Amino acid sequence: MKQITIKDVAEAAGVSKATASRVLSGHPATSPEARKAVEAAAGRLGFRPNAQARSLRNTRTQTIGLLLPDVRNPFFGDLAHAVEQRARSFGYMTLFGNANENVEQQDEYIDVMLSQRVDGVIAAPQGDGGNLSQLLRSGVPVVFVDRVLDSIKVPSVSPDNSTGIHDAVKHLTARGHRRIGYIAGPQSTSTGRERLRSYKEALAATGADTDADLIFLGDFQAASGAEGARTLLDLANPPTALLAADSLMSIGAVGVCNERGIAIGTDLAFVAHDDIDAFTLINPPLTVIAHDIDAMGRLAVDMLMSVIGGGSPASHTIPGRLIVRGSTPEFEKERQS
Amino acid sequence: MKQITIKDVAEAAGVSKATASRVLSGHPATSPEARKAVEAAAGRLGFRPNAQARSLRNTRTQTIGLLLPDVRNPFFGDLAHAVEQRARSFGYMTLFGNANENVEQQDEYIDVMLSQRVDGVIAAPQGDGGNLSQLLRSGVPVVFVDRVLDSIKVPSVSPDNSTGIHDAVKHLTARGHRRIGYIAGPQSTSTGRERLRSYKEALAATGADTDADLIFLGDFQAASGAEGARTLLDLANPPTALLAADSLMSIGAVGVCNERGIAIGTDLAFVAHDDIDAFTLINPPLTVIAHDIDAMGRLAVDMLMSVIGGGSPASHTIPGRLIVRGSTPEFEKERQS
DNA sequence: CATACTCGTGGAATCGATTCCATGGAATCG
DNA sequence: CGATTCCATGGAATCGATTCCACGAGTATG
Repeated sequence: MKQITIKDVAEAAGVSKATASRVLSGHPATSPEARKAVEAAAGRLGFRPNAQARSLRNTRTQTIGLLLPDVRNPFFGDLAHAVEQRARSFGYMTLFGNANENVEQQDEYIDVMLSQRVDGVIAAPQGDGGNLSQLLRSGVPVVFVDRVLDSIKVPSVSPDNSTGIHDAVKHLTARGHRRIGYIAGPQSTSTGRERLRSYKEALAATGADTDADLIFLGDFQAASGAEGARTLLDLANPPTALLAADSLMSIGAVGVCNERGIAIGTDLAFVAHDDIDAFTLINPPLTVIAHDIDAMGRLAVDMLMSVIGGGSPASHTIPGRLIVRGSTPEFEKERQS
Repeated sequence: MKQITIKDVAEAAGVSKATASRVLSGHPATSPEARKAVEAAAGRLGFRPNAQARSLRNTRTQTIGLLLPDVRNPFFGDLAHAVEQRARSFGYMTLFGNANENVEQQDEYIDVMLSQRVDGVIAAPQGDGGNLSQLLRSGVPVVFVDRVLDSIKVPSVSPDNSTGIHDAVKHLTARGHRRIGYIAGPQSTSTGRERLRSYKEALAATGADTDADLIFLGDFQAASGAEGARTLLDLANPPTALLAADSLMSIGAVGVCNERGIAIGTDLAFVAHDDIDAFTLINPPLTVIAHDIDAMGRLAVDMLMSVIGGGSPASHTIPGRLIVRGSTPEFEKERQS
């Protein structure tokens, strides 16, 4: 099937390509008659401008790239939705790249995005080598979201990884817990590092137990959350409370508790990360450390638009908030029962 | 920052644009020296071919469009992931469009995808008017997934909406339930219609109660699942079992049960749709009607590739399977307790 | 009435990569 | 050794939309 080009429209309207183009792109120097004829012809023929040809001439593609570790992670799913909707409101399409927590796939997608000449990239970066450095050197506007690379100065939107965890530990110690197990994220990510640091600081501040045994290093995937829960619950002197550094690991850990018949909220206190729908369905619903994902996505897009416009916006932090629900009971109560 | 073009590479390598292009696209008629020089120059300069220019000349863009109702729905999130990974294995990028269960946004995305000259589209369609008909008339290869439009003959991958529901109803009646409430999907979608029909057939076949009251018409969103649960549980003669037609409505309904202190698996039997991680975390885990989402995504891509290659693959149905878990107890047991 | 201006318009150049076609040198054949 | 084939190569055309430039018609100003 032959595609309709602007030349076809011009001929049908009895004008030149130049005039047709001017009418269709809203250039002011056009006569009412020409405008009418061209618009009629374009509508009748069902003309759709070829975006390739257009963005070859202009340098703009009206497309941004979004590079995420995994869309199936509810956190990134929500983030993707927020970014996409916001970008749309600016007239930009979003090209998703799913790195699958895998540096090679990330490299591939960076490659494609650069080839597609996206106008900007929003990324939750993994590692700091490979094509990532090429992306940064290429001059394409970049904003980091969720994660940051210390070595690289790029505007970013990141969660506050301190307040929520401090509040959670304070909350747990206030309820009598002294042995708080922590399922940490990978130390190769800023989020993983900062959250672990905050956990350690909070333990020190509250005087809770600081055994190295209470820390399990996971990788932000469900399976490692499960492994972490098993390891920590199998300790000779197991924790009475668990804290997990992201939603997927929380899911894995909760699964293990169910498997073993450990009643969360009765036998064990549990604090998860991210305010995911599913966590409110669990009985009792989980106490979580939440961040406003929608705001993160919107802000990331706004900042990217600013960078594209030549600005250099300051980095932002999205506050973390502890939402107390039924999964974090008093420790005393447990003993008495 | 100036972009590197093939002309720069050619000059650096001391050959013409034509030769440089031949080397880079693997054309056989190139000398070893030219190949070496061009590859070295391209690597040194960090050359990335401009995809716009390339696909302006060829007609191929190596991009497919994926049009979904909502990425935040875990079902479509998983489907998006499956499609994207499979497309990647064929060397295609995936351009996501999130219609937000909204015909206007769908129209907008169809517009953009046609402008971007995607090589094909995989869609879970809404309505049958607007740009959807233009998309079909445009000659761009299209495959439908999850939903089908009766009026339009397009290869499709759809879930088997019969077996799972029949099995579920049989399972529930075998366990003594006679009043089975159904939270239906929108009747504007094939999936919604077929599942409701199967439910009715299954009731008739098993001799369970067929009050019209037992059916609530929802819209596949969480809020309507909640409303459905409230409506059905408030009946003078409420159902002892609930069946919901998709995962989001299931989430809404489970939320209402928790709110009201109705213990699923004890006070009420519940069957959800889709085998979502979160459903296994609920205590007891939910009995579900599951489809192999990964297979659906893969098959949709394979079929699209076939259509792009000039074939006309037959439509496929992905079997539905009842997975019995703790949420569907014996009715007798309930009474006795 | 002549000059200066505005305004709509069409022709032609442009963006970057690919590819057809012509060319010249090397290799192969009779 | 001359003729033919083969092959690497460069020049030029091409894809479709935009935009610079020049032109002619119409209007305003001195």
